[in-house]
Amino acid sequence: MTIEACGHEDCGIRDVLDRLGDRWSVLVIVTLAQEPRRFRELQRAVTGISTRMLTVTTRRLVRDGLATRTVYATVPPQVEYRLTDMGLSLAAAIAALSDWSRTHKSAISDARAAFDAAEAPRQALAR
Amino acid sequence: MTIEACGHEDCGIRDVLDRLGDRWSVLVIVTLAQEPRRFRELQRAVTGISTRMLTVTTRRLVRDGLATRTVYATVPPQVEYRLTDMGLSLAAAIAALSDWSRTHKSAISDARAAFDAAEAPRQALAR
DNA sequence: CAGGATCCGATCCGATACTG
DNA sequence: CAGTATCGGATCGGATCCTG
Repeated sequence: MTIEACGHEDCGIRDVLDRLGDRWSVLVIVTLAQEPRRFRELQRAVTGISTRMLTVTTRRLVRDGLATRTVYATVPPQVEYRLTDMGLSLAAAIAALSDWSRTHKSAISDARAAFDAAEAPRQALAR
Repeated sequence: MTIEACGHEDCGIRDVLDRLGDRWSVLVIVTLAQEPRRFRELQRAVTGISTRMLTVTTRRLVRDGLATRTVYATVPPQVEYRLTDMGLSLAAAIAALSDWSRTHKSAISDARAAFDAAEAPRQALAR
Protein backbone atom coordinates (compact mmCIF):
# COMPACT_ATOMS: atom_id res chain seq x y z
CA MET A 1 0.00 0.00 0.00
CA THR A 2 2.49 2.63 1.13
CA ILE A 3 0.78 5.84 0.24
CA GLU A 4 3.88 7.79 1.13
CA ALA A 5 7.27 6.82 -0.28
CA CYS A 6 6.84 9.47 -2.92
CA GLY A 7 8.00 13.01 -2.74
CA HIS A 8 11.44 12.89 -4.29
CA GLU A 9 10.41 13.27 -7.89
CA ASP A 10 7.45 11.04 -8.48
CA CYS A 11 6.79 7.48 -7.54
CA GLY A 12 6.01 5.05 -10.30
CA ILE A 13 2.68 6.63 -10.95
CA ARG A 14 3.83 8.87 -13.76
CA ASP A 15 4.67 5.78 -15.74
CA VAL A 16 1.31 4.18 -15.27
CA LEU A 17 -0.42 7.40 -16.13
CA ASP A 18 1.50 7.91 -19.30
CA ARG A 19 0.29 4.52 -20.33
CA LEU A 20 -3.28 4.68 -19.04
CA GLY A 21 -3.99 8.37 -19.05
CA ASP A 22 -5.47 8.48 -22.50
CA ARG A 23 -9.08 8.08 -23.39
CA TRP A 24 -9.14 4.42 -24.42
CA SER A 25 -6.34 2.27 -23.00
CA VAL A 26 -8.09 1.35 -19.79
CA LEU A 27 -11.32 0.59 -21.58
CA VAL A 28 -9.56 -1.69 -24.02
CA ILE A 29 -7.70 -3.43 -21.22
CA VAL A 30 -10.79 -4.20 -19.18
CA THR A 31 -12.56 -5.40 -22.30
CA LEU A 32 -9.71 -7.71 -23.22
CA ALA A 33 -9.61 -8.89 -19.62
CA GLN A 34 -13.01 -10.47 -20.16
CA GLU A 35 -11.81 -12.48 -23.13
CA PRO A 36 -9.51 -12.20 -26.14
CA ARG A 37 -11.01 -10.39 -29.10
CA ARG A 38 -10.44 -9.75 -32.74
CA PHE A 39 -10.06 -6.24 -34.04
CA ARG A 40 -13.64 -5.54 -35.05
CA GLU A 41 -15.03 -7.44 -32.09
CA LEU A 42 -12.99 -5.23 -29.89
CA GLN A 43 -14.22 -2.17 -31.69
CA ARG A 44 -17.81 -3.19 -31.19
CA ALA A 45 -17.18 -4.01 -27.54
CA VAL A 46 -15.52 -0.71 -26.77
CA THR A 47 -18.34 1.60 -27.66
CA GLY A 48 -17.39 4.75 -29.46
CA ILE A 49 -13.76 4.05 -30.26
CA SER A 50 -12.62 4.94 -33.76
CA THR A 51 -10.57 2.67 -36.00
CA ARG A 52 -7.62 4.90 -35.63
CA MET A 53 -7.64 4.98 -31.87
CA LEU A 54 -8.19 1.25 -31.62
CA THR A 55 -5.14 0.73 -33.79
CA VAL A 56 -3.06 3.16 -31.81
CA THR A 57 -4.19 1.77 -28.48
CA THR A 58 -3.73 -1.91 -29.26
CA ARG A 59 -0.34 -1.24 -30.77
CA ARG A 60 0.74 0.48 -27.62
CA LEU A 61 -0.49 -2.35 -25.44
CA VAL A 62 1.41 -4.85 -27.54
CA ARG A 63 4.52 -2.71 -27.46
CA ASP A 64 4.40 -2.53 -23.69
CA GLY A 65 3.99 -6.28 -23.39
CA LEU A 66 0.50 -5.97 -21.97
CA ALA A 67 -1.15 -7.76 -24.87
CA THR A 68 -0.25 -10.11 -27.68
CA ARG A 69 -1.28 -9.81 -31.29
CA THR A 70 -1.83 -13.03 -33.20
CA VAL A 71 -2.45 -13.06 -36.93
CA TYR A 72 -4.37 -15.96 -38.44
CA ALA A 73 -3.71 -16.45 -42.13
CA THR A 74 -7.35 -16.90 -43.01
CA VAL A 75 -9.49 -15.18 -45.60
CA PRO A 76 -10.56 -12.69 -44.53
CA PRO A 77 -7.65 -12.19 -42.15
CA GLN A 78 -8.22 -12.32 -38.43
CA VAL A 79 -6.11 -10.78 -35.73
CA GLU A 80 -6.61 -11.72 -32.14
CA TYR A 81 -5.63 -9.55 -29.21
CA ARG A 82 -5.11 -11.18 -25.86
CA LEU A 83 -3.82 -9.81 -22.58
CA THR A 84 -0.56 -11.21 -21.29
CA ASP A 85 -0.19 -12.23 -17.66
CA MET A 86 1.22 -8.79 -17.02
CA GLY A 87 -1.75 -7.22 -18.74
CA LEU A 88 -4.12 -9.28 -16.65
CA SER A 89 -2.41 -8.22 -13.46
CA LEU A 90 -2.82 -4.61 -14.52
CA ALA A 91 -6.47 -5.25 -15.26
CA ALA A 92 -6.88 -6.50 -11.71
CA ALA A 93 -5.38 -3.32 -10.31
CA ILE A 94 -7.65 -1.30 -12.54
CA ALA A 95 -10.64 -3.30 -11.36
CA ALA A 96 -9.93 -2.05 -7.85
CA LEU A 97 -10.18 1.51 -9.10
CA SER A 98 -13.36 0.63 -10.91
CA ASP A 99 -14.83 -0.73 -7.71
CA TRP A 100 -13.86 2.47 -5.97
CA SER A 101 -15.64 4.45 -8.63
CA ARG A 102 -18.87 2.54 -8.33
CA THR A 103 -18.75 2.78 -4.55
CA HIS A 104 -18.26 6.53 -4.47
CA LYS A 105 -20.06 7.62 -7.59
CA SER A 106 -23.10 8.98 -5.82
CA ALA A 107 -21.05 10.69 -3.13
CA ILE A 108 -19.11 12.51 -5.81
CA SER A 109 -22.25 13.56 -7.60
CA ASP A 110 -23.59 14.95 -4.35
CA ALA A 111 -20.37 16.80 -3.65
CA ARG A 112 -20.46 18.35 -7.08
CA ALA A 113 -24.04 19.40 -6.77
CA ALA A 114 -23.33 21.01 -3.42
CA PHE A 115 -20.24 22.75 -4.75
CA ASP A 116 -22.01 24.06 -7.81
CA ALA A 117 -24.98 25.16 -5.78
CA ALA A 118 -22.67 27.20 -3.58
CA GLU A 119 -20.78 28.57 -6.55
CA ALA A 120 -23.52 29.44 -9.03
CA PRO A 121 -25.09 32.23 -6.97
CA ARG A 122 -21.74 34.02 -6.79
CA GLN A 123 -21.49 33.97 -10.53
CA ALA A 124 -24.90 35.58 -10.71
CA LEU A 125 -23.96 38.25 -8.17
CA ALA A 126 -20.76 39.04 -9.98
CA ARG A 127 -22.70 40.46 -12.89
CA MET B 1 -12.08 -7.85 -7.96
CA THR B 2 -14.53 -8.87 -10.67
CA ILE B 3 -12.64 -8.02 -13.82
CA GLU B 4 -15.72 -8.80 -15.87
CA ALA B 5 -19.08 -7.22 -15.08
CA CYS B 6 -18.42 -4.69 -17.78
CA GLY B 7 -19.47 -4.90 -21.36
CA HIS B 8 -22.84 -3.21 -21.39
CA GLU B 9 -21.62 0.33 -21.82
CA ASP B 10 -18.71 0.82 -19.53
CA CYS B 11 -18.24 -0.07 -15.91
CA GLY B 12 -17.46 2.71 -13.53
CA ILE B 13 -14.03 3.23 -14.98
CA ARG B 14 -14.99 6.01 -17.34
CA ASP B 15 -15.89 8.13 -14.36
CA VAL B 16 -12.59 7.58 -12.59
CA LEU B 17 -10.71 8.24 -15.77
CA ASP B 18 -12.46 11.48 -16.47
CA ARG B 19 -11.35 12.56 -13.05
CA LEU B 20 -7.84 11.12 -13.03
CA GLY B 21 -6.99 10.99 -16.69
CA ASP B 22 -5.35 14.37 -16.80
CA ARG B 23 -1.73 15.13 -16.26
CA TRP B 24 -1.79 16.23 -12.62
CA SER B 25 -4.74 15.00 -10.56
CA VAL B 26 -3.16 11.74 -9.50
CA LEU B 27 0.11 13.41 -8.63
CA VAL B 28 -1.64 15.99 -6.48
CA ILE B 29 -3.69 13.31 -4.76
CA VAL B 30 -0.72 11.17 -3.83
CA THR B 31 1.12 14.24 -2.62
CA LEU B 32 -1.76 15.35 -0.45
CA ALA B 33 -2.07 11.80 0.82
CA GLN B 34 1.28 12.23 2.52
CA GLU B 35 0.14 15.30 4.41
CA PRO B 36 -2.02 18.40 3.97
CA ARG B 37 -0.34 21.25 2.13
CA ARG B 38 -0.71 24.88 1.37
CA PHE B 39 -0.89 26.10 -2.20
CA ARG B 40 2.77 26.94 -2.76
CA GLU B 41 3.95 23.99 -0.71
CA LEU B 42 1.91 21.81 -2.96
CA GLN B 43 3.34 23.47 -6.01
CA ARG B 44 6.86 22.84 -4.82
CA ALA B 45 6.04 19.25 -3.92
CA VAL B 46 4.47 18.45 -7.28
CA THR B 47 7.43 19.14 -9.49
CA GLY B 48 6.70 20.90 -12.72
CA ILE B 49 3.09 21.88 -12.20
CA SER B 50 2.14 25.40 -13.23
CA THR B 51 0.12 27.78 -11.11
CA ARG B 52 -2.74 27.47 -13.47
CA MET B 53 -2.89 23.71 -13.45
CA LEU B 54 -2.54 23.53 -9.69
CA THR B 55 -5.50 25.86 -9.37
CA VAL B 56 -7.56 23.90 -11.85
CA THR B 57 -6.64 20.57 -10.30
CA THR B 58 -7.22 21.48 -6.68
CA ARG B 59 -10.50 23.12 -7.53
CA ARG B 60 -11.66 19.96 -9.22
CA LEU B 61 -10.65 17.81 -6.28
CA VAL B 62 -12.55 20.06 -3.92
CA ARG B 63 -15.58 20.06 -6.18
CA ASP B 64 -15.61 16.28 -6.26
CA GLY B 65 -15.37 16.06 -2.49
CA LEU B 66 -11.93 14.48 -2.61
CA ALA B 67 -10.24 17.36 -0.83
CA THR B 68 -11.10 20.28 1.41
CA ARG B 69 -9.91 23.84 1.06
CA THR B 70 -9.42 25.80 4.24
CA VAL B 71 -8.62 29.50 4.21
CA TYR B 72 -6.77 31.01 7.17
CA ALA B 73 -7.29 34.75 7.52
CA THR B 74 -3.63 35.47 8.12
CA VAL B 75 -1.29 37.93 6.44
CA PRO B 76 -0.15 36.74 4.04
CA PRO B 77 -3.13 34.47 3.45
CA GLN B 78 -2.75 30.73 3.71
CA VAL B 79 -4.93 28.09 2.14
CA GLU B 80 -4.64 24.50 3.20
CA TYR B 81 -5.65 21.58 1.06
CA ARG B 82 -6.39 18.28 2.73
CA LEU B 83 -7.76 15.01 1.40
CA THR B 84 -11.12 13.91 2.69
CA ASP B 85 -11.70 10.32 3.78
CA MET B 86 -12.99 9.64 0.31
CA GLY B 87 -9.88 11.20 -1.18
CA LEU B 88 -7.70 9.06 1.04
CA SER B 89 -9.51 5.91 -0.02
CA LEU B 90 -8.89 6.86 -3.63
CA ALA B 91 -5.24 7.47 -2.86
CA ALA B 92 -5.03 3.94 -1.51
CA ALA B 93 -6.47 2.51 -4.71
CA ILE B 94 -4.01 4.58 -6.69
CA ALA B 95 -1.16 3.35 -4.53
CA ALA B 96 -1.97 -0.18 -5.68
CA LEU B 97 -1.52 0.95 -9.26
CA SER B 98 1.69 2.65 -8.32
CA ASP B 99 2.97 -0.56 -6.80
CA TRP B 100 2.04 -2.37 -9.97
CA SER B 101 4.04 0.15 -11.95
CA ARG B 102 7.18 -0.22 -9.89
CA THR B 103 6.90 -3.99 -10.03
CA HIS B 104 6.56 -4.16 -13.79
CA LYS B 105 8.54 -1.16 -14.89
CA SER B 106 11.55 -3.09 -16.07
CA ALA B 107 9.45 -5.74 -17.79
CA ILE B 108 7.71 -3.02 -19.76
CA SER B 109 10.99 -1.41 -20.72
CA ASP B 110 12.22 -4.75 -21.95
CA ALA B 111 9.05 -5.35 -23.93
CA ARG B 112 9.37 -1.96 -25.55
CA ALA B 113 12.97 -2.46 -26.44
CA ALA B 114 12.19 -5.83 -27.99
CA PHE B 115 9.24 -4.42 -29.90
CA ASP B 116 11.19 -1.47 -31.21
CA ALA B 117 14.13 -3.64 -32.12
CA ALA B 118 11.82 -5.80 -34.21
CA GLU B 119 10.13 -2.80 -35.73
CA ALA B 120 13.00 -0.45 -36.54
CA PRO B 121 14.62 -2.67 -39.19
CA ARG B 122 11.34 -2.76 -41.13
CA GLN B 123 11.24 0.98 -41.22
CA ALA B 124 14.72 0.96 -42.68
CA LEU B 125 13.80 -1.61 -45.33
CA ALA B 126 10.75 0.34 -46.34
CA ARG B 127 12.91 3.10 -47.74
C1' DC C 1 -11.41 -8.03 -41.91
C1' DA C 2 -7.47 -5.33 -40.29
C1' DG C 3 -5.30 -1.39 -40.56
C1' DG C 4 -2.39 2.78 -42.56
C1' DA C 5 -2.56 7.83 -43.95
C1' DT C 6 -4.26 12.35 -43.82
C1' DC C 7 -6.82 16.26 -42.39
C1' DC C 8 -8.56 19.06 -38.93
C1' DG C 9 -11.15 20.59 -34.89
C1' DA C 10 -11.17 20.20 -29.77
C1' DT C 11 -8.66 20.20 -25.52
C1' DC C 12 -5.00 20.42 -22.64
C1' DC C 13 -1.61 22.77 -20.61
C1' DG C 14 2.54 25.92 -19.96
C1' DA C 15 4.17 30.74 -19.86
C1' DT C 16 3.26 35.13 -18.62
C1' DA C 17 1.18 39.07 -16.57
C1' DC C 18 -1.84 40.90 -13.19
C1' DT C 19 -4.99 41.19 -8.69
C1' DG C 20 -6.38 41.05 -3.66
C1' DC D 1 0.77 34.01 -0.48
C1' DA D 2 -3.01 32.53 -3.34
C1' DG D 3 -4.85 32.82 -6.89
C1' DT D 4 -7.25 34.86 -11.92
C1' DA D 5 -7.02 35.95 -16.94
C1' DT D 6 -5.35 35.53 -21.45
C1' DC D 7 -2.63 33.69 -25.21
C1' DG D 8 -0.56 30.34 -28.04
C1' DG D 9 1.69 25.88 -28.93
C1' DA D 10 1.31 20.94 -28.52
C1' DT D 11 -1.23 16.94 -28.28
C1' DC D 12 -5.37 14.15 -28.63
C1' DG D 13 -8.62 12.05 -31.06
C1' DG D 14 -12.59 11.74 -34.60
C1' DA D 15 -13.90 11.43 -39.59
C1' DT D 16 -12.78 9.93 -43.86
C1' DC D 17 -10.55 7.60 -47.50
C1' DC D 18 -7.54 4.00 -49.07
C1' DT D 19 -4.78 -0.58 -49.14
C1' DG D 20 -3.74 -5.66 -48.69
